[in-house]
Amino acid sequence: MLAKELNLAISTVSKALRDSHEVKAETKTKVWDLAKKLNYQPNAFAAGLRAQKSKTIAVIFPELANSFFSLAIKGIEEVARGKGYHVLIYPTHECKEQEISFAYRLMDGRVDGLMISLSRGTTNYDHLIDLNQKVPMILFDRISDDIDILKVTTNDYESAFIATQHLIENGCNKILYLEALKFTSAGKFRLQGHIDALEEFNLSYNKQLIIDCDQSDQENYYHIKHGLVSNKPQGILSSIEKLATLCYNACKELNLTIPNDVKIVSFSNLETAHLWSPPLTTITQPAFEIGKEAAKLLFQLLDKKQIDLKDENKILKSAFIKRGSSAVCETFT
Amino acid sequence: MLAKELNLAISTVSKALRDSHEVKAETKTKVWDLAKKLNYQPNAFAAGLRAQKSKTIAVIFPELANSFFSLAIKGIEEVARGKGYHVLIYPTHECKEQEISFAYRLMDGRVDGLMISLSRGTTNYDHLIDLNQKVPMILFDRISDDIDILKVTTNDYESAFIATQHLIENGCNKILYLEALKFTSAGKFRLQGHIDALEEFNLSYNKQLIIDCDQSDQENYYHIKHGLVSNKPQGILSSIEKLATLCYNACKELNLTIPNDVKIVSFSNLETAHLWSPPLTTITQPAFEIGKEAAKLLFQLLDKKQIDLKDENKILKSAFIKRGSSAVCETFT
DNA sequence: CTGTTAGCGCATTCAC
DNA sequence: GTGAATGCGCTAACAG
Repeated sequence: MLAKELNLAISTVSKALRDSHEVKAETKTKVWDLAKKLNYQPNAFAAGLRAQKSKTIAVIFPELANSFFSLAIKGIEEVARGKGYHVLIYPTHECKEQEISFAYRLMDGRVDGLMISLSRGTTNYDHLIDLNQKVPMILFDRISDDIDILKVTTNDYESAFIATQHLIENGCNKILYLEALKFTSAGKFRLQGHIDALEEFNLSYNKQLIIDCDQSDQENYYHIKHGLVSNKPQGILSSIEKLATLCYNACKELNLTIPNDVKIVSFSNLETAHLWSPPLTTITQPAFEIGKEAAKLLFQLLDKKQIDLKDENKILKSAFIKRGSSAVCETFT
Repeated sequence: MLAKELNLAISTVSKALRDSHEVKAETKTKVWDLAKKLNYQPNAFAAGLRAQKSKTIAVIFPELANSFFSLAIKGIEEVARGKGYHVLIYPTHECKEQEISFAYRLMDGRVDGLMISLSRGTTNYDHLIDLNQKVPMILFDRISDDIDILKVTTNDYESAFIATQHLIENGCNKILYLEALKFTSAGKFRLQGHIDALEEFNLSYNKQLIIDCDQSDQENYYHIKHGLVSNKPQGILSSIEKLATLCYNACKELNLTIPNDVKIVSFSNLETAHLWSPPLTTITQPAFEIGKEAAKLLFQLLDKKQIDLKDENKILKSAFIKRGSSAVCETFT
């Protein structure tokens, strides 16, 4: 408050700044003018301490240099900013210890709420349970069914199912599945959706057609090429875009034309799919929307303070499939 | 502090937690045990208010869903975390008003320092000058020479010069330049480096060979294709990776083989270049390193408090060129 | 070794 | 309308 001492009492200035009705208009303008001149902003820590709230949320997530999480955080930030909140970031780099460390650090009253996307190694959730007792939180994307906290995620199962169906209906009897992110909920759901779709349409499920691509680019490329040569699939379902790129190159090396010889469908976050020639058929994860929805849910929690929407919005799902820029089918909810 | 009242005085607990030498070991362990049991963390706002520091830095930058800034922020976060600092993010979406709004909001003592990458429209720097009087800051990547604040950026001029030289030395007498980010310092330096290299090697500078690609993908594609057809260049220098992708597709449509008919060199942040076939020759901007260096510089400022390294580290530059995964030439400083 | 006190800057309560 | 007093939770100076 300081420099205001030039004339008035501390409390009067405080009231003036908050446009209280019990301050003369003349006094107010005088205060406002000086405040503007000095670029005065009430100290956030003092105000926060007083009000017992930080106007800040945090996001704990696996990886910054990742288009999915970048977009999700973009969505989170937009919602938060709309509410006048600040956003702290805590990338774990898929490291469980880092995640735990962040969780305990965030019990210091620095944030009013937080959003978490689990790191790769996280199998024990004590830190989240502890944290959740002190600050409301939402899980997004990298979730676990073993923990009773509100969640927002994509409908990976249904998306993979529909994508597989799409390939089958376009004449693919043999489909190569490029598996990635085995350790995540999304990775598991995608594979399961694919497998169930195969069964639904009476196609034999063959383990050889599932290529494990959680290796280096070189190894993945080798395995994909091998899979193409030895199985001669008519269709390919890639669980992440990067593998589709590798597969695309492998097809070219093998002189397989797309989509005549082989059709490719891929999960995708990057918006480069339409740059391909021919364009890739994609299942776009609405990362931005997930961030937004998850953040909205968090603010519902913050507003209603513990009101039991525990049973309401448990899981919010979405995804859609498109080829280049024209939609093949949409399942956005 | 609260629950500790079960036995001791508030200040004794405070001292015990900070492992003060003037507290009995027995008392300490008693305090520590309870603290652990209750997952106690000293309130950050109270401590911050007391100490007059926030242990927090902020980053104001144009775009989150952008591989360059994602990587830069990753670098910033790593350095900050190493120092025990928290990181707030403020994406402006290239909106000048947003940038100004953030700047004034951050005068509330919430942060000890900050890093800024200018938004597209920013031409007036009053908000930064005002802000810089209250909190130390560093400019990175999207800088301006019109403001006297420490800066960290890439050596775009030299990189474009070397890339052009590289093409010329590989037999390209006619080079198409795909221009983007005209409104940024980087965009201007890249073009100038290219032009100066042409002159240095006595190649005629022809405006027709500079394609303005700050449009939509469709328009850019059209202009690039037109440029290829009408000029028949042997080399292409793309100022961003996305344009290189478009150009690549255009070449294929025109049945131009790479690199036989035409050689492509591109600035790049994405690590997808090596996925191409044939691999793209790239000038990789070390986004991660820029973030790290800029953050280190900020912490120097914070530590030394205003010590006049104003004249020291003014600009830190770096970049290197490689083809696929093998380096063509490195100029990392 | 432990406890008492004061003050960081703000917003609220109550007195003038 | 305005001002003085209080406390948010913490730490550091000082007293016991």
